[in-house]
Amino acid sequence: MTTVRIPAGWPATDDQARAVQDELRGKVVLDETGPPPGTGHVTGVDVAYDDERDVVAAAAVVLDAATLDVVAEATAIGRISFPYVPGLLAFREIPTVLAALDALPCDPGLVVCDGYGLAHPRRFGLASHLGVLTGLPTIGVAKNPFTFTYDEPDTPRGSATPLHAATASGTEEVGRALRTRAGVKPVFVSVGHRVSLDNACAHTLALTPAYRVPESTRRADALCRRALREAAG
DNA sequence: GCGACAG
DNA sequence: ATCTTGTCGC
Repeated sequence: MTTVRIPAGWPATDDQARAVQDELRGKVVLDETGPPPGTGHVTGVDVAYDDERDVVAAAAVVLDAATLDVVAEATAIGRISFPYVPGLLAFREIPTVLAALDALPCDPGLVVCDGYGLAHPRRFGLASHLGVLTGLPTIGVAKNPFTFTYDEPDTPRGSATPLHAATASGTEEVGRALRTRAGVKPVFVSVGHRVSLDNACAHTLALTPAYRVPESTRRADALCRRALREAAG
Protein backbone atom coordinates (compact mmCIF):
# COMPACT_ATOMS: atom_id res chain seq x y z
CA MET A 1 0.00 0.00 0.00
CA THR A 2 1.22 3.52 -0.77
CA THR A 3 0.06 6.92 0.46
CA VAL A 4 -0.65 9.81 -1.86
CA ARG A 5 -0.99 13.58 -1.61
CA ILE A 6 -3.33 15.65 -3.70
CA PRO A 7 -1.21 17.00 -6.61
CA ALA A 8 -0.17 20.65 -6.53
CA GLY A 9 -2.42 22.69 -8.79
CA TRP A 10 -5.25 20.17 -8.56
CA PRO A 11 -8.50 21.91 -9.52
CA ALA A 12 -10.43 23.33 -6.58
CA THR A 13 -13.61 24.37 -8.34
CA ASP A 14 -15.96 22.87 -10.89
CA ASP A 15 -14.99 25.51 -13.43
CA GLN A 16 -11.30 24.76 -13.06
CA ALA A 17 -11.95 21.05 -13.42
CA ARG A 18 -14.00 21.55 -16.57
CA ALA A 19 -11.23 23.70 -18.00
CA VAL A 20 -8.76 20.87 -17.41
CA GLN A 21 -11.04 18.45 -19.23
CA ASP A 22 -11.42 20.82 -22.17
CA GLU A 23 -7.65 21.14 -22.36
CA LEU A 24 -6.78 17.44 -22.10
CA ARG A 25 -9.58 16.20 -24.35
CA GLY A 26 -7.48 16.85 -27.44
CA LYS A 27 -4.87 14.35 -26.31
CA VAL A 28 -7.18 11.34 -26.45
CA VAL A 29 -6.15 8.81 -29.13
CA LEU A 30 -9.11 7.23 -30.87
CA ASP A 31 -7.52 5.71 -33.97
CA GLU A 32 -5.95 2.66 -32.37
CA THR A 33 -7.62 -0.72 -31.96
CA GLY A 34 -5.97 -1.69 -28.71
CA PRO A 35 -4.65 -5.06 -27.52
CA PRO A 36 -6.49 -8.19 -28.71
CA PRO A 37 -8.80 -9.74 -26.08
CA GLY A 38 -7.35 -12.76 -24.34
CA THR A 39 -3.73 -11.65 -24.59
CA GLY A 40 -1.39 -9.98 -22.13
CA HIS A 41 -2.64 -8.22 -19.03
CA VAL A 42 -5.96 -6.59 -18.16
CA THR A 43 -6.08 -4.37 -15.09
CA GLY A 44 -9.14 -3.36 -13.11
CA VAL A 45 -9.10 -0.17 -11.04
CA ASP A 46 -11.65 1.01 -8.49
CA VAL A 47 -11.99 3.37 -5.53
CA ALA A 48 -13.83 3.33 -2.19
CA TYR A 49 -14.55 6.34 0.03
CA ASP A 50 -15.03 7.37 3.62
CA ASP A 51 -16.07 11.00 3.28
CA GLU A 52 -16.50 11.30 7.06
CA ARG A 53 -12.86 10.56 7.72
CA ASP A 54 -11.65 12.09 4.45
CA VAL A 55 -10.08 8.85 3.29
CA VAL A 56 -10.05 7.31 -0.17
CA ALA A 57 -8.66 3.88 -1.08
CA ALA A 58 -7.82 2.76 -4.60
CA ALA A 59 -6.95 -0.67 -5.94
CA ALA A 60 -5.43 -1.96 -9.16
CA VAL A 61 -5.68 -5.68 -9.91
CA VAL A 62 -3.81 -7.18 -12.85
CA LEU A 63 -5.34 -10.24 -14.49
CA ASP A 64 -3.94 -12.62 -17.06
CA ALA A 65 -6.26 -11.83 -19.96
CA ALA A 66 -6.39 -15.46 -21.08
CA THR A 67 -7.14 -17.16 -17.77
CA LEU A 68 -8.43 -14.21 -15.68
CA ASP A 69 -6.08 -15.32 -12.92
CA VAL A 70 -4.76 -12.56 -10.66
CA VAL A 71 -1.18 -11.72 -11.62
CA ALA A 72 -0.55 -8.77 -9.30
CA GLU A 73 -2.34 -6.19 -7.19
CA ALA A 74 -1.64 -2.91 -5.44
CA THR A 75 -3.50 -0.40 -3.29
CA ALA A 76 -3.08 3.26 -2.36
CA ILE A 77 -4.58 5.48 0.33
CA GLY A 78 -5.18 9.20 -0.04
CA ARG A 79 -7.29 12.19 0.96
CA ILE A 80 -10.48 13.04 -0.87
CA SER A 81 -9.36 15.32 -3.70
CA PHE A 82 -12.73 16.51 -5.02
CA PRO A 83 -16.44 16.18 -4.16
CA TYR A 84 -18.62 13.97 -6.29
CA VAL A 85 -19.97 16.07 -9.11
CA PRO A 86 -21.58 14.31 -12.10
CA GLY A 87 -19.19 14.81 -15.01
CA LEU A 88 -16.20 15.45 -12.74
CA LEU A 89 -15.76 12.00 -11.22
CA ALA A 90 -12.19 11.71 -12.47
CA PHE A 91 -10.98 14.48 -10.17
CA ARG A 92 -12.20 12.47 -7.21
CA GLU A 93 -10.58 9.20 -8.24
CA ILE A 94 -7.48 9.81 -10.31
CA PRO A 95 -4.73 10.80 -7.83
CA THR A 96 -5.17 7.64 -5.76
CA VAL A 97 -5.75 5.40 -8.79
CA LEU A 98 -2.52 6.66 -10.35
CA ALA A 99 -0.63 5.80 -7.16
CA ALA A 100 -2.06 2.28 -7.14
CA LEU A 101 -1.09 1.79 -10.78
CA ASP A 102 2.41 3.10 -10.08
CA ALA A 103 2.79 0.59 -7.28
CA LEU A 104 2.21 -2.38 -9.58
CA PRO A 105 5.24 -4.61 -10.18
CA CYS A 106 4.31 -5.29 -13.81
CA ASP A 107 2.80 -3.72 -16.92
CA PRO A 108 -0.96 -3.10 -16.49
CA GLY A 109 -1.80 -3.79 -20.12
CA LEU A 110 -5.37 -2.66 -20.83
CA VAL A 111 -6.94 -0.70 -17.96
CA VAL A 112 -10.65 -1.21 -17.29
CA CYS A 113 -12.33 1.65 -15.41
CA ASP A 114 -15.52 1.60 -13.37
CA GLY A 115 -17.25 4.45 -15.17
CA TYR A 116 -17.15 6.21 -18.53
CA GLY A 117 -14.67 7.33 -21.16
CA LEU A 118 -16.03 9.02 -24.27
CA ALA A 119 -19.56 8.76 -22.92
CA HIS A 120 -19.33 12.00 -20.98
CA PRO A 121 -20.83 15.51 -21.16
CA ARG A 122 -17.56 16.85 -22.62
CA ARG A 123 -16.45 13.48 -24.06
CA PHE A 124 -13.72 13.13 -21.44
CA GLY A 125 -14.72 10.78 -18.67
CA LEU A 126 -12.60 8.95 -16.12
CA ALA A 127 -11.30 6.32 -18.55
CA SER A 128 -10.26 8.96 -21.11
CA HIS A 129 -8.58 11.05 -18.43
CA LEU A 130 -6.68 8.12 -16.94
CA GLY A 131 -5.59 7.04 -20.42
CA VAL A 132 -4.22 10.46 -21.32
CA LEU A 133 -2.31 10.76 -18.03
CA THR A 134 -0.75 7.29 -18.23
CA GLY A 135 -0.57 6.68 -21.96
CA LEU A 136 -2.12 3.26 -21.34
CA PRO A 137 -5.00 1.79 -23.37
CA THR A 138 -8.19 2.27 -21.32
CA ILE A 139 -11.90 1.55 -21.52
CA GLY A 140 -14.85 2.45 -19.33
CA VAL A 141 -17.47 -0.06 -18.22
CA ALA A 142 -20.26 1.59 -16.21
CA LYS A 143 -23.16 0.02 -14.36
CA ASN A 144 -25.59 2.89 -15.03
CA PRO A 145 -26.57 4.82 -18.18
CA PHE A 146 -25.82 8.24 -16.64
CA THR A 147 -27.64 10.84 -18.76
CA PHE A 148 -27.54 8.75 -21.91
CA THR A 149 -30.30 6.87 -23.68
CA TYR A 150 -30.39 3.43 -25.27
CA ASP A 151 -32.77 0.82 -26.58
CA GLU A 152 -32.89 -2.42 -24.65
CA PRO A 153 -30.50 -4.98 -26.21
CA ASP A 154 -31.90 -8.42 -27.10
CA THR A 155 -31.96 -11.01 -24.33
CA PRO A 156 -28.88 -13.14 -25.19
CA ARG A 157 -25.47 -12.38 -23.72
CA GLY A 158 -23.41 -10.42 -26.24
CA SER A 159 -26.36 -8.40 -27.58
CA ALA A 160 -25.72 -4.67 -27.77
CA THR A 161 -27.34 -1.38 -28.75
CA PRO A 162 -25.91 2.11 -29.24
CA LEU A 163 -25.60 4.44 -26.26
CA HIS A 164 -26.75 7.90 -27.31
CA ALA A 165 -25.96 11.37 -26.04
CA ALA A 166 -28.23 14.27 -26.88
CA THR A 167 -26.51 17.07 -28.83
CA ALA A 168 -27.55 20.40 -30.26
CA SER A 169 -27.95 18.86 -33.70
CA GLY A 170 -29.61 15.67 -32.50
CA THR A 171 -27.93 12.58 -31.17
CA GLU A 172 -24.43 11.12 -31.03
CA GLU A 173 -23.27 7.55 -30.37
CA VAL A 174 -20.89 7.63 -27.40
CA GLY A 175 -20.76 3.99 -26.42
CA ARG A 176 -22.74 0.79 -26.21
CA ALA A 177 -25.22 -0.92 -23.91
CA LEU A 178 -23.83 -4.46 -23.76
CA ARG A 179 -25.63 -7.49 -22.37
CA THR A 180 -23.07 -9.52 -20.45
CA ARG A 181 -25.61 -11.90 -18.88
CA ALA A 182 -28.73 -13.14 -20.66
CA GLY A 183 -31.79 -11.20 -19.59
CA VAL A 184 -29.90 -9.08 -17.06
CA LYS A 185 -29.48 -5.30 -17.17
CA PRO A 186 -26.65 -4.42 -19.59
CA VAL A 187 -23.40 -2.65 -18.75
CA PHE A 188 -22.43 0.57 -20.54
CA VAL A 189 -19.18 0.42 -22.45
CA SER A 190 -17.28 3.36 -23.86
CA VAL A 191 -13.86 4.01 -25.29
CA GLY A 192 -11.20 5.54 -23.09
CA HIS A 193 -7.85 5.90 -24.85
CA ARG A 194 -6.17 3.91 -27.64
CA VAL A 195 -8.94 1.28 -27.89
CA SER A 196 -11.79 0.92 -30.40
CA LEU A 197 -15.40 0.49 -29.26
CA ASP A 198 -15.67 -2.97 -30.87
CA ASN A 199 -12.54 -4.10 -29.07
CA ALA A 200 -13.70 -2.55 -25.80
CA CYS A 201 -16.89 -4.61 -26.03
CA ALA A 202 -14.95 -7.77 -26.93
CA HIS A 203 -12.76 -7.27 -23.86
CA THR A 204 -15.81 -6.69 -21.69
CA LEU A 205 -17.34 -9.97 -22.86
CA ALA A 206 -14.06 -11.80 -22.26
CA LEU A 207 -14.08 -10.42 -18.71
CA THR A 208 -17.64 -11.48 -17.91
CA PRO A 209 -17.78 -15.29 -18.09
CA ALA A 210 -19.80 -15.47 -14.88
CA TYR A 211 -21.04 -12.07 -13.71
CA ARG A 212 -22.58 -8.94 -15.21
CA VAL A 213 -19.64 -6.76 -14.16
CA PRO A 214 -16.10 -7.45 -15.46
CA GLU A 215 -13.97 -9.73 -13.31
CA SER A 216 -11.33 -6.99 -13.23
CA THR A 217 -13.59 -4.41 -11.58
CA ARG A 218 -15.08 -7.01 -9.22
CA ARG A 219 -11.60 -7.86 -8.01
CA ALA A 220 -10.58 -4.19 -7.73
CA ASP A 221 -13.82 -3.34 -5.92
CA ALA A 222 -13.27 -6.02 -3.29
CA LEU A 223 -9.65 -5.00 -2.81
CA CYS A 224 -10.21 -1.25 -2.41
CA ARG A 225 -12.99 -1.87 0.10
CA ARG A 226 -10.69 -4.04 2.13
CA ALA A 227 -7.94 -1.41 1.92
CA LEU A 228 -10.41 1.26 3.11
CA ARG A 229 -11.46 -0.88 6.08
CA GLU A 230 -7.88 -1.43 7.09
CA ALA A 231 -7.06 2.26 6.71
CA ALA A 232 -10.14 3.79 8.34
CA GLY A 233 -13.52 2.18 9.12
C1' DG B 1 -35.68 28.09 -12.71
C1' DC B 2 -36.08 22.77 -11.56
C1' DG B 3 -34.76 18.11 -11.86
C1' DA B 4 -31.42 14.36 -13.34
C1' DC B 5 -27.01 12.76 -13.12
C1' DA B 6 -20.69 7.59 -13.82
C1' DG B 7 -18.92 6.62 -8.54
C1' DA C 1 -20.27 5.72 -3.55
C1' DT C 2 -22.58 4.61 1.17
C1' DC C 3 -26.27 3.61 4.83
C1' DT C 4 -28.25 -1.69 5.98
C1' DT C 5 -31.44 -7.58 7.53
C1' DG C 6 -33.09 -10.88 5.91
C1' DT C 7 -33.97 -13.87 2.31
C1' DC C 8 -34.47 -16.74 -1.88
C1' DG C 9 -31.65 -19.85 -4.64
C1' DC C 10 -27.78 -22.58 -6.75
